[in-house]
Amino acid sequence: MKSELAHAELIAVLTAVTSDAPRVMTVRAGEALPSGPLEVGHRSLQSGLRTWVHEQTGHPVGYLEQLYTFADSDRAPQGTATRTISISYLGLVREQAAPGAGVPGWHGWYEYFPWEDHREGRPKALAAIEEGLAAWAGSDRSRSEHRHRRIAFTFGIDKAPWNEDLVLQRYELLFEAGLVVEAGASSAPESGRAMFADHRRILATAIARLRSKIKYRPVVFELMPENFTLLQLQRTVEALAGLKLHKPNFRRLIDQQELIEETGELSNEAGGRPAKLFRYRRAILDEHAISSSRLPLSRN
Amino acid sequence: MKSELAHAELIAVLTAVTSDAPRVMTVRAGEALPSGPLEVGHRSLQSGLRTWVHEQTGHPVGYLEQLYTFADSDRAPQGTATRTISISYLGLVREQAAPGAGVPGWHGWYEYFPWEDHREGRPKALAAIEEGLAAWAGSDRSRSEHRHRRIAFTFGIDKAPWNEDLVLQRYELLFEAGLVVEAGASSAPESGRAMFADHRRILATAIARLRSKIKYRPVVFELMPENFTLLQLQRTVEALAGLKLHKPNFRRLIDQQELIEETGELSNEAGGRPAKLFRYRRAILDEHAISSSRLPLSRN
DNA sequence: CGCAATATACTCATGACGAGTATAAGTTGG
DNA sequence: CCAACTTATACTCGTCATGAGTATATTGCG
Repeated sequence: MKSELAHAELIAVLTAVTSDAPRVMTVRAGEALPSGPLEVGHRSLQSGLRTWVHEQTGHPVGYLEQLYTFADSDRAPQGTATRTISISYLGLVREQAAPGAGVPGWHGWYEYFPWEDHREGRPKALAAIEEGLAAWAGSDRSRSEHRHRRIAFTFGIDKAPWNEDLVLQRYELLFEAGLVVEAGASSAPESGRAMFADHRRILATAIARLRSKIKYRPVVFELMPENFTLLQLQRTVEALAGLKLHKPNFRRLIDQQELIEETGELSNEAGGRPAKLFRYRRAILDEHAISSSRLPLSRN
Repeated sequence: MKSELAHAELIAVLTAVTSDAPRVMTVRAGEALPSGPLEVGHRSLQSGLRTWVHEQTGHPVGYLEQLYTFADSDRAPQGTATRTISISYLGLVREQAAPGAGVPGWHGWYEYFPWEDHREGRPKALAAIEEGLAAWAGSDRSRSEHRHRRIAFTFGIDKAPWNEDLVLQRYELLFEAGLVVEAGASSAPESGRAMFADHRRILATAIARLRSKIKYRPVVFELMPENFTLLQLQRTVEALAGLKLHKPNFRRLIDQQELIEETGELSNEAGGRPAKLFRYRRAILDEHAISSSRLPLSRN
């Protein structure tokens, strides 16, 4: 088994939610995701990354999941013949790091993806984006129709609904159309903040994964404080999904799952009727997934 | 950015379905998954793997998806200090390779996981397995209760329903309990065929991923011939899921999706009323996913 | 006191899904 | 050539999850 030798590095997308804004940990003044070499000492990738993050941020990682491994040869550093393999991870942390020596910084997701936040309705950035996409679709007559349909589906235009999960598809479409700085576009407010190399693409992967995951696994609680109100929980989910939710139905859903329990205490941080405080029932099996079958089973 | 140098290899889980049996491509007489070093020439991992598989099997890969990257230091080959990074992929091919020089062989999934096929009811292998698991759970008094609940949930015992997606969790539980050969158990018919290193674990990951994927993405069609009947399609899905489906409801589901169209021809391979032949509508966007929201949206 | 703000508890309609039944159109064997 | 069997196809029905809307508690504050 003679295989090529390659550099191996880990890239982490660490996310926290503070005051209803989802944030990601960055370095280089928000230009890059934190990354580091794969070190010899660590038994597994997971455990290595865990200790590393804990050292860097001062906070433990509640949930850690592998995202994707990139090894395209054009990702090799300039001048090197050796290939670089980048293994990216998604991690959820409960709080932001105290703004220490200024090394790591936290930035809001939607600085990088202004078109992804639909909590206050369809973002204005989308008007300019749709224009740019339409121009791109029209520029190639033979593929024009297919492109238009793809755009409509991906961005929820015409009768297509907005699908919050398609974060990566949207970014890749914008990339293909040359509408983001990483693909050669000149900087524009609606195209969001650019990042080093393909880091913004990795961030898009992470957001997509998380948005889809919160629907069938109770990972949100890794972002919540010990005790929280139902509205706080809802606001956190809304921040991640970039959507407003229906309050009564959200409560009903949470009820049914039986994932949380009352602490007995009340919170009156917000100036209204005090809300009951809840806590996550850690006793619940983490496997607790509502396997929404989607297959027409027959029970024998 | 000085990172450790590592060996990089690709491991492929190639799956085809022939005569209602899902199979995986193997080497070494069914003992290992095909793998190879990451080569310099290839631009990306995907494209490299695609050409490699095409050369090896004579069939193009219809669908290719990255599974997981392992880099645990105990995976390094004996005597080497260098770490090995294994990147595993799931690939779907339409037909089996012609049994050529005998190099690659195809083996049924359920040789390796006899407890996963529930098409003919609960497999008998599960009786012995449940016994073994119960003994393991009882052997540690302090964790006994938690283990019992985990076993019941994972294997669908007591009131818990069988969840076909938990393939990996089941294998890992059996591994933890020391009930598979890879974990030191002596060979037993109910524990399935063992594989080299952690290849059976990778296969479990692949099966789990595919079982979950067929529910929300039209990947089954990558395994079907050009034209097929609805029953053939159903049998293929059943083979993958390891479950029997309800025929009328299956047809209704397929109808609604509008993923296929009639060819106009009929098939009378089976000795009954001839069935209409269908084909997959490739025109349909691959993104065509029924985003089953699971979040209590509010439409503004 | 009355109003604003938040929390909490309902009701209602629709539609997806599990389950079962009925009818059509061929093949096979006495 | 008819009867039995096999497979295909078309319905119906009840239940429950989900989207949507409305009504009723509790608090703080001017």
